[in-house]
Amino acid sequence: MKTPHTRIHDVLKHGRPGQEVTVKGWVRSRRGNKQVQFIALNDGSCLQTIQIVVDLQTIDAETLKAITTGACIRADGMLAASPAKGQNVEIQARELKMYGSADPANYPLQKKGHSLEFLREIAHLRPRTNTFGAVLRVRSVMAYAIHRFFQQRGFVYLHTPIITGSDCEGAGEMFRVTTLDAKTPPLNEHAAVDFSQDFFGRETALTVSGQLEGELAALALGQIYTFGPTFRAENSNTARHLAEFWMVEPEMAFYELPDNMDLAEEFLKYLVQTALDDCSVDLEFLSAHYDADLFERLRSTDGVAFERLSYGDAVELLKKSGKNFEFPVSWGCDLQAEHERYLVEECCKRPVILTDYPRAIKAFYMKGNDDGRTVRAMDVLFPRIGEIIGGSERESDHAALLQRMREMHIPEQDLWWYLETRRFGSAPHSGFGLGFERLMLFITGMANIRDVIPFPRTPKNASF
RNA sequence: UCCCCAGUAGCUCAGUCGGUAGAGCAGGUGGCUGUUAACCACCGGGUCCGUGGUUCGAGUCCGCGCUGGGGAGCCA
Repeated sequence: MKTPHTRIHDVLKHGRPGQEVTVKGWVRSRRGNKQVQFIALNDGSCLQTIQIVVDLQTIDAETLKAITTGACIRADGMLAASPAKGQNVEIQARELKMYGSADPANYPLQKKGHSLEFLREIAHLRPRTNTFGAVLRVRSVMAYAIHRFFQQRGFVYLHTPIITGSDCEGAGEMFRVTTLDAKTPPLNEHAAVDFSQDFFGRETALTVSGQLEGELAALALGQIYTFGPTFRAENSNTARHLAEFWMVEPEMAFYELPDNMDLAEEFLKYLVQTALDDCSVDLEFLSAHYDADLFERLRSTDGVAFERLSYGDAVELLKKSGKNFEFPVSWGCDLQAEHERYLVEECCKRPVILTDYPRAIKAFYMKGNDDGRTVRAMDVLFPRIGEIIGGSERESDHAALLQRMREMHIPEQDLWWYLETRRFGSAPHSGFGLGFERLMLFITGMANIRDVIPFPRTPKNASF
């Protein structure tokens, strides 16, 4: 394919001394003296910069003066073997062209490192840093790997709605979607907002999960997956929560809980292996700067079978641990972060899949076990980040599902369409949800979820 | 939402006992014949988050607010 320039990645990988090249990118640094200067240029195609050697007898000093950190330039020249350490090849500049200067007195990014907190405040410029270049490239590779994994296995990519009318997906607070006047909305006879006059003629919100729609498609197409934005209006202020995040939700007809677990484990291992295979340069940078144990942790998920434990067995292990937990453990309680961390990091020392949770602490759609008190749920727990996947076998029996909805006060009339799939040709089926940014935390070793998404949305912050 | 911590130069931070602020880097100028977050010298740079209070005097102590961070809850 003909391109207007050569990506620096390709120059560094395939370039040969003597070749004429044109590169375009952003200046990371310039240094040197009155005879010769060196420009480090990055174009985002890879972590590395290419060195452009500027002979002051070829390029005038005025042109060079404006080429400061952050400026965008084009460089034409001949590729040459580099006599110095640090790079194999460099470009002997014949001509430099300025696309956009960057006033060095005001450009926020310096040659030195910046704190991640500061970079969040300049999210419009942080993709130009080594860290975010690396993270965003890895993110792209991971997104593609997700599609590849499912496509290779015959899963159908399903687009579930972003705007939803069901307020009972049961996964948290929702963002309302409305075109009604915020100050004086129309009221009904009960002095409540009259949503029949709203755009959709009913109250609507941004989706918190595509699962219920995913189930509909799985019961027609067999195996499907979704991969799209998901919204939670929870006032969660942690390094693991976003108000807008991307979720992967496969849903499979004829999969029972063990099949579901097998798929989740294979899926995660595939993604980790892809990262190790295809992102090694970026991951090495991230490991060197943020997480020295990154590769050890990535490889620790690879060779070993995930530990599979029932909730009941996990509770027993926690009781016998001798640990003095802040929250004491007993059968029926929801496991706390400290409990999950103990199981994964100290007890099993590998990823753990917990199954068969008490039905009282899980969602209405999960299939009940014969014991009457647990459901066929599964949570995949990873070191350092906790729950990375949550899933279950779904209740496929109409009567059982309806009973459960009534017990949990789920308005059945709103989910008539969901119930109908159990009336007509129901089938055993299962699925799970993977938080894409949680995966990214694990893959990149970054500590804060706001640093693995380009434009984080969190309480009190929707800038950029 | 709860608990804890922080907010001082463009960035990262120091600032003792309450006495009107300092370093490194960045920036500017000059120097240097191949640098590797180049180096060396000199120079400029402050609404000490906001607000109210205590005090002769507040960056420093107290109240309230805002913002950020860590932990917890909710969850993916």
